Amino acid sequence: MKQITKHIIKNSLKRIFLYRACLVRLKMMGVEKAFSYTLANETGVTSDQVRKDFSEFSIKGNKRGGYDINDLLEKMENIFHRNKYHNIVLIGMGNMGLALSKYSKFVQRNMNIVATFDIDPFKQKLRSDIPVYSMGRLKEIIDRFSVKVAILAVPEISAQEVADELIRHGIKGIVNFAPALLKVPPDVIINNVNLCDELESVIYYVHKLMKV
Amino acid sequence: MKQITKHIIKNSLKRIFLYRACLVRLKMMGVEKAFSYTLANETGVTSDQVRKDFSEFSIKGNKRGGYDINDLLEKMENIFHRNKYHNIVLIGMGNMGLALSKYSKFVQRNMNIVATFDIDPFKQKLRSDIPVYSMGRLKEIIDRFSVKVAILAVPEISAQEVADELIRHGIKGIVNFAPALLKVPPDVIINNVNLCDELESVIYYVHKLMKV
DNA sequence: GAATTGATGTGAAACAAATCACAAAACACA
DNA sequence: TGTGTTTTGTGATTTGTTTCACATCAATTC
Ligand SMILES: NC(=O)c1ccc[n+]([C@@H]2O[C@H](COP(=O)([O-])OP(=O)(O)OC[C@H]3O[C@@H](n4cnc5c(N)ncnc54)[C@H](O)[C@@H]3O)[C@@H](O)[C@H]2O)c1
Ligand SMILES: NC(=O)c1ccc[n+]([C@@H]2O[C@H](COP(=O)([O-])OP(=O)(O)OC[C@H]3O[C@@H](n4cnc5c(N)ncnc54)[C@H](O)[C@@H]3O)[C@@H](O)[C@H]2O)c1
Repeated sequence: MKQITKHIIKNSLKRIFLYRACLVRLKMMGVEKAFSYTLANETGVTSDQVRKDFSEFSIKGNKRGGYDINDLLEKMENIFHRNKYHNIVLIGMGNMGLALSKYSKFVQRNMNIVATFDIDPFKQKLRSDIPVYSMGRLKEIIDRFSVKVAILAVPEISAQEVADELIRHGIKGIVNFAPALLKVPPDVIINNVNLCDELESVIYYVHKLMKV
Repeated sequence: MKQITKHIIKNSLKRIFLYRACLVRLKMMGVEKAFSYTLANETGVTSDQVRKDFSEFSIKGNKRGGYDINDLLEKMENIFHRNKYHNIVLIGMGNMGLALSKYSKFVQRNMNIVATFDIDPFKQKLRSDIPVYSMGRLKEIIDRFSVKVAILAVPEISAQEVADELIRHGIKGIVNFAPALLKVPPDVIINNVNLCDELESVIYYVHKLMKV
């Protein structure tokens, strides 16, 4: 009863994130109002697209007056549940896990890595600011902090097995760094981040462009 | 004369990477032939989609006989220029840069990080297996190794400035980890990897799914 | 306060991607 | 050699996304 994970993140959602980053920047610069074409210019899409995207998420502005930046950001925060804290666990404190555990932007955006786990918890304990637990304490921590989302940074070979365990303990969303296609039940969201593929596609397009 | 970077990586290309990963696995297991529906089952797409994707990249199989895995992989390697080595530079040896510099899969796929650069090259020199240079030597190395693609892992604030420098020295493709929208000429490929957005979209979909 | 201007919001149109349907090829076997 | 079966490859169709076009509203001007 397991389905294969695909890339499910919609382009319109990605663009909404772009708009938001842009709005945050404008706000810091003291700007208070934005028009669809302001965002369009800053993000490289068309103003129609901006308005259509807002329409999809039922975001409304003021006819003629454009969008009030504070208002818009607040609406987005509600849509993305950013008004609450989100507790995350990170599994696999190798090179990638360590880097992610130190990334300050997650906290700035209300996403808290409450604990990290490794089959060998002693390896990174000294270098990390976040507690590193053995896998045995996974359930306890997930329950205590009501964790629903996990970052998976274990070797490819262990990825499926660890994902199964996470899901058994109630995890509903996984950002997976292992180049493995996880099989998961349909009510679990997987977002695969495959950095080799990202690099390769750039190489592919660079070659294509240079030939033409 | 600068355009904003968008996400340009096509879905069909992403799927091709999926198929390839799958073929590599099958090959390791000793399988020699694959059918469109084999790949479909393994990757969670339809067999029509597989054949359509192959058609887009002019990959042909054998009527009734399916695809010879070795043959298919060789064709893909040609399409993605994987028969040659690709020299890469990595800029910014902080937490993320260090993790990436140690990632063995890049080398396995013929993508070689020939050198890394940092404004403060002494910081990581001891921990890294790859030489860490100061930014002053960027041009020299790019020229010597004919580097066309770079990984950018510097702070958001420096990302545009460093990208400009890279492009000035002949870089044509960048995988950008900074949450910054780079403005680059139209003949430069940018692939933005924004891990905050990846996490947030999972959180978004998890909430959506739990409410329904 | 009517006319004008400038922006939003959204159906309709154009375009792109995925699915369907089936002809064509390859093989098996009588 | 001929008939049946299997799987590819690709036009035709459907579905999804982006762009267009304009009615709508709010502010400004005369
Ligand atoms: N390092 C990178 O830059 C990078 C880039 C892209 C993808 N990745 C992927 O991310 C994953 C981790 O990469 P890495 O470089 O950090 O590898 P790593 O070997 O440095 O770290 C893996 C960690 O996972 C732990 N681990 C192994 N099996 C486990 C299990 N069953 N349960 C819990 N923990 C377990 C190990 O003890 C180790 O600390 C890999 O799948 C890799 O392909 C890494
Ligand atoms: N750490 C993560 O897990 C993570 C995750 C996602 C995105 N990122 C992004 O990747 C980038 C790097 O993150 P990090 O955590 O490694 O940061 P970091 O501060 O650890 O490392 C940044 C490195 O860049 C170097 N640097 C600064 N300015 C430079 C310049 N002008 N030229 C060359 N080098 C310069 C610094 O000396 C430092 O070594 C950031 O943009 C960050 O937002 C990091």
